[in-house]
Amino acid sequence: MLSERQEKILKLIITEYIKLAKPVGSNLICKELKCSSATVRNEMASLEELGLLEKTHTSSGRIPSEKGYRYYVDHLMKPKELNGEDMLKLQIIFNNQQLELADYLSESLKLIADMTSYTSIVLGGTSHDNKLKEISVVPIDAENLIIIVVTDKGHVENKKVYLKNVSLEEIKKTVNLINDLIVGTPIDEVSSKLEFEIKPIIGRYVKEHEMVYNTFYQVFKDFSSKNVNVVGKNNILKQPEFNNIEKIQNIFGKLENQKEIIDNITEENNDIKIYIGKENNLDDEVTVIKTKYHSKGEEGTIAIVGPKRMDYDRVVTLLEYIKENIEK
Amino acid sequence: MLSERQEKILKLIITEYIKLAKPVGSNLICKELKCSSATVRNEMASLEELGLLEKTHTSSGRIPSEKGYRYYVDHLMKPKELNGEDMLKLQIIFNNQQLELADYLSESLKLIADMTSYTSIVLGGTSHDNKLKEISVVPIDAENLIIIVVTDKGHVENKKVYLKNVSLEEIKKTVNLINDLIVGTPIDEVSSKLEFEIKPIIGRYVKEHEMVYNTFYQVFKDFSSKNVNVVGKNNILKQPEFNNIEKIQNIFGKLENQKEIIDNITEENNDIKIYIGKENNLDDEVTVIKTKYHSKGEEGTIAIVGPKRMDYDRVVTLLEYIKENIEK
DNA sequence: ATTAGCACTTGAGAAATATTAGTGCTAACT
DNA sequence: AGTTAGCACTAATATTTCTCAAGTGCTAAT
Repeated sequence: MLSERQEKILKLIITEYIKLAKPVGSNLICKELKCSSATVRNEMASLEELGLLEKTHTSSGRIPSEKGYRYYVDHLMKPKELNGEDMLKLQIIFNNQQLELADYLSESLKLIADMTSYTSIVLGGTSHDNKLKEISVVPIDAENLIIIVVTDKGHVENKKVYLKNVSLEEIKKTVNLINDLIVGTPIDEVSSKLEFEIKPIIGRYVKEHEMVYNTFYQVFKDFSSKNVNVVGKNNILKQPEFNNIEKIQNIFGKLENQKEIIDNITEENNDIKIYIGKENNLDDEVTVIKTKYHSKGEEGTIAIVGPKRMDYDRVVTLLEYIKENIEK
Repeated sequence: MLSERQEKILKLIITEYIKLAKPVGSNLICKELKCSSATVRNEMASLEELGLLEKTHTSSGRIPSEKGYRYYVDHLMKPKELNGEDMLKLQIIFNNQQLELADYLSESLKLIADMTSYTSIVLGGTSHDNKLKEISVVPIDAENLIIIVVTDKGHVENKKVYLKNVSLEEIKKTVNLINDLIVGTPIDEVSSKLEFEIKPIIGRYVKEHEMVYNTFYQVFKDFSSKNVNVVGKNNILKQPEFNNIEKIQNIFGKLENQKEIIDNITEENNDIKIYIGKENNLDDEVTVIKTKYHSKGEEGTIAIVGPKRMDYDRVVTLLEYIKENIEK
């Protein structure tokens, strides 16, 4: 167990390091506390022994270890009020009654990325929650048409396709077939249903049935819940810990890879969760703060990615505020 | 006018510099030509006087100036055959008969970005070429619905909207009204037509007409030809000229900004055009090679962005090949 | 016109040095 | 027993000096 003074020192070191990104020495601390630098040094040594602090070299000041940050977020961080300016800006977004969930999310997270200089991510619901609601077709000209797929969660995807020697009549027939037989099926089961229920009978109605079948099959195969929205990636370049090209390549590579993001960012917990360094699967250099949101049957994840030396209090408060407003 | 030997030297320096990104000295050149290094040095001095070469410091080898590159692409570069491997990979894409224009473009430019380690950009046609083809509505539940807008060029946009106290009946009425009166209108004139032709009469059919009108108005207002597709941005990090964070921030900032890209990349010329350094409005550090494409009424720009020290021959040949295949 | 030869310049890298911000430890102090 | 002053020590950082290699420009000879 840490003494009160130790906690004070740990907290000071972390907040100071978050501010300036430079190792913190005993002098700075002893000005805040009413005791000598030697005392502080002794305490620092024991905090280091506990694995909460680290040195960059033998005679440097201390920086927080991942365990130190963990202790901070678990025990030391006190829930802060949202700062007035942040609140005001967010209010403007949420006061707009016109917007849809997706807009609230993307707008507010864009704002957060700007305000904090971190990167924010919105993940939409996963496709297996979506059921086929309706499919429709808009002909463009004799040989081109657009197939539009809508799910019950309001996810829409469209694809322009090229079909030669197929009459509009036949396509409408196919669409009706699908709308009659497959609507209500979870999106990721549509492919198989298409194969077993449509393929065998489509020949009755359509001449070039193989081509038409393949086209529709392709449309659903491409369907994905690609609601991955990464905002403020470039903010990473502002963080002093990302001062070499290799690290930048590394994190940018990951943030560019949709699959990687979906796999590693999706959060199933409804609280605000904090994953520091190795605790997250994205990148040891960063902290990910995230939460699952629900809103009228839709759900997904919102996340903020920043350096481990992140302004934890502020980000948590911001995310809480957004989650709350989204879910109301 | 440059002598034959001067041209040879200039060309050697440029190709060598493109390969290795290091200043080229007279020794290397005189091994290729049958003359002494002193002679080469004299020639280099005059090429420098003409502004075609530069030194990084008094006793360094030479690097090409922007004027030097310009001379190279205007006079020295000879149209190359597409290298077998490149061709093969592209063939695989274009041989696939199933794909749509947008797919050919994005697939082939993704491939080019990979092969060259440059960044490629596809711009779709601008919205004023698109005319409204059809608008349709899919209800999700009692209060949510999706409005889908399709243009004659096959551009589709959708928006989920929230409408309280409005019956499906009334919405269908509105949609029919729009489909009857406004279809065929260029997208960027829809807003005003909506105001003058729909707004005055919508009250006859719809109770909450103001709200409904505003919703549809918003849908069209958000409609944009946001066909900006930037692939391989991270390749920039591989280029030795982008070895400091500031330069990276600069170019990444520009490539993230859709408006900036649309304004500075859109090309009206049907030939392959090359903009070296200050010649392009994007960034002095890069060269942009681009061309306008046409395909069945659709048009847009494809562009490759790389360091000024770019493999001009290869990129030009690749772009030519793609343009040709797209337009056939 | 070309070239050999040489003095000269610069950047890059290595080694030597000084400076500084911090430490840990000991012994004295309250 | 906890706190503190004092001091020797350490490692990073910055500064200087030195050496080396790559390449130039110029002059004089071919």
